[in-house]
Amino acid sequence: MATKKTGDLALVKKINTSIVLEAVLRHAPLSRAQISERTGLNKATVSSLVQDLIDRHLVLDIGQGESSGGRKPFLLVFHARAGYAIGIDLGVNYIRGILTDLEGVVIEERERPLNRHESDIVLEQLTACIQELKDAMPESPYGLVGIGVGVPGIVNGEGTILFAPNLSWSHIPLRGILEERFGVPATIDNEANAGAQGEQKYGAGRGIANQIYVSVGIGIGTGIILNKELYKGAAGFSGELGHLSIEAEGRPCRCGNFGCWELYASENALLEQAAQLGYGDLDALIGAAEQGDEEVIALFHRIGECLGTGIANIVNVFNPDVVIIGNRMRRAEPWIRAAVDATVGSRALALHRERFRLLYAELGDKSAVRGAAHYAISAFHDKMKDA
Amino acid sequence: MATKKTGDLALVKKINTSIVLEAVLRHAPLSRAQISERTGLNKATVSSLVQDLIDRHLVLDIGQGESSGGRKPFLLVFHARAGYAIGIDLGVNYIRGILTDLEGVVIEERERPLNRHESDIVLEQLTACIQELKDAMPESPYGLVGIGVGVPGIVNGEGTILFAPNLSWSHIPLRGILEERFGVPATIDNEANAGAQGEQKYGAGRGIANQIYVSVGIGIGTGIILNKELYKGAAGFSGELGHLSIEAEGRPCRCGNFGCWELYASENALLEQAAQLGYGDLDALIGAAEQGDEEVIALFHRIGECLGTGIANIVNVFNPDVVIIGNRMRRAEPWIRAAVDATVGSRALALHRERFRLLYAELGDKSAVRGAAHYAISAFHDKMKDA
DNA sequence: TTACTTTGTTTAGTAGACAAACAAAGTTTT
DNA sequence: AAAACTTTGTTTGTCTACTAAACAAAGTAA
Repeated sequence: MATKKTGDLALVKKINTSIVLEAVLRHAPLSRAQISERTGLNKATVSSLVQDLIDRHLVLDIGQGESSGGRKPFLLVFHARAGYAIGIDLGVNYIRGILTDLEGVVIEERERPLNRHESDIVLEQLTACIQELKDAMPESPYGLVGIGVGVPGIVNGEGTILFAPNLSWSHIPLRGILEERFGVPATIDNEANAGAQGEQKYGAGRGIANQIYVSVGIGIGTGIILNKELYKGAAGFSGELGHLSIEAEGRPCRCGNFGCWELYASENALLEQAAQLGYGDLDALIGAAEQGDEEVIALFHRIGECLGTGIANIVNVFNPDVVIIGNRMRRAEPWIRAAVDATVGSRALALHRERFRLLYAELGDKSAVRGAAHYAISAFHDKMKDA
Repeated sequence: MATKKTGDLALVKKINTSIVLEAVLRHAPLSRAQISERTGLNKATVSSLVQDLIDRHLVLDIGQGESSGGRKPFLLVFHARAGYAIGIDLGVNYIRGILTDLEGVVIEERERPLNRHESDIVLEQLTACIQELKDAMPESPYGLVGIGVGVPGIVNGEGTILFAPNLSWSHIPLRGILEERFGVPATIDNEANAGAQGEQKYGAGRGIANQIYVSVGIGIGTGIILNKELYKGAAGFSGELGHLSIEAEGRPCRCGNFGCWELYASENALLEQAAQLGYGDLDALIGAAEQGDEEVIALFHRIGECLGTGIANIVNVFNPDVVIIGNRMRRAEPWIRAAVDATVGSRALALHRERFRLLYAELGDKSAVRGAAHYAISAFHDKMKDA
């Protein structure tokens, strides 16, 4: 049976503790008096809850601030260094890892190339990377609080990678492996969902309720954030907007459908067409565009139109506040922007366009890895709320 | 500033009162002891809360039940007749209205044709219909608790109809008009959203978390229910899946885009093609199909394929538990079902298809009107929670 | 020096949930 | 029919977290 949570005094305390911690997280540094005023909680209540939080190392008294005509306040901040999180972006040809504090600030960073895809070899590299970051971690009350991993594939609710076509993996229970190896909670999710989280918390989507992150790389993946929360469908994996068909009678896709968006607007689609012009990778194409190569510029324009066609569909379906273009294709922003904007402008419903903005990932190639770290931080916060 | 709700004892009482009421609503008739066991709340707590609910006429003691070896229990039920709600389905050529009790059970029903679309004439008909239903209402402690209306157009958060193309209306502040006229809260929403609510609460979608209702009539409207709640986008109006493009280079749509789904799969699309066969309305087509007219059967098949193409996109985007086909096209179920199923089966991602089911509206032509009534009931419950 | 401010703690009171005891009203056993 | 047991729902006393108000501490302003 689902946990029937009945209301009692413990619940009240949890709620109010959360409110206090939230206030400190958002508006630090704050005095107890300011927290009381801001939250509406009584000063006595705030004092008591703050003491608990200090005892739990979640809040830090950083000493007295300036007086404004009376007793000096004791300033409180969130104790970001009470513990550390590790975030991993497992790419098709690289592993990127970061160590962050509990506010998501990057403390250490590692990156290593990935040449082979055998799962045991990759897992060895992965654990080595995590171990390195863990070894670099300073002393702290909570130590390592968790690990988050973004992977190029479909993950189920148990943290098992069901299918990762570009690694030729299927059914790898990564969460269990990492939790056993490191003894801390691990969260595994798709790279696009991780990127969406990263941009939502630390990047272009901060404070925005409805955000769709479009990860344009080899294929197209998407992370859907509605009402500030990641949306996952009935079975736990949604966000396959790359396989939204934009051409019912179009090219057949390996997924079984026809005319899937990613066949027209991904980096792969770009490179297929670029091959005919003699270019082999995105960097070369961007270089050529910068040199004024008209054919390449026209190619970017066409890809931009296809991207825009799919984004217009997204806008009509979700009526989001923003769509954020991330992953490798984000680097082509100067060469696709105009075409994308024009296509969205002409194809999306006028009523939906009013508030809508199209953004490009602010965290560059770190959207996913920072989002991955955030999973661990978020899980830690959830755990703290229940204890 | 947003209402900072801090936790205190009043909040605890509200939460527990809700839990008790919810238990009664879902599993009536129940004794106090059963409620205590089921919710985990103490027997004393339940007794006290139940007494409050009885005093507020929300729960009714229907006398003693059978003993199972001890004192006879007093059975409690939700007092469905403590008040009444009115639901209205404002169609393009009809007005349908129902009076329901607080469980949504239909008590009275009215329907009248609508021949003219001038807003003042329609409003007169509308208020007359409501007044008639109100006059038919029995005595009760709360009387009329609210009015819900489903309309064929786009509605903003203030209950103003921004645009109703098939009525040639724009900017009609219907909520204000009805609230002033009848002195009770009114809720106005799009017909597809109302239909989605109706099927979710009383029809094919009961108990299902992620449900997309596709209203196939003159155009295609959609109501999106995610995690049991109606999803509305950033600006408050999403669900324009009728304008999801399934053919990027397809026919131009009045919305500005090309190849919109509703151009291929709506009743209008069907009738356009049926005109060439000499049929003028859906009933005639269904009749012909029943007589075995091969051309008509083939036409239904083609429309079914187009419906399926769009539904496959919906499945790939939202990974819902169910899609429910409603409104007039539902009546063609026997003639389109096979084609829709086959198309969805071949075009939707295998992983998403596993749990997915395609259903047809269980409430027939009353999905929207019953959903509309539910808006009023739901608003009443929300109000009761805060008092 | 005096008056005023601001911060944060202490004190006393309140409300709601809970466990345990109990009363009421049954059924089952002997 | 009496005794024993069961089940329901209320009463009683305890506990905890919040609140208001008083207060102590530590500052500024005049």
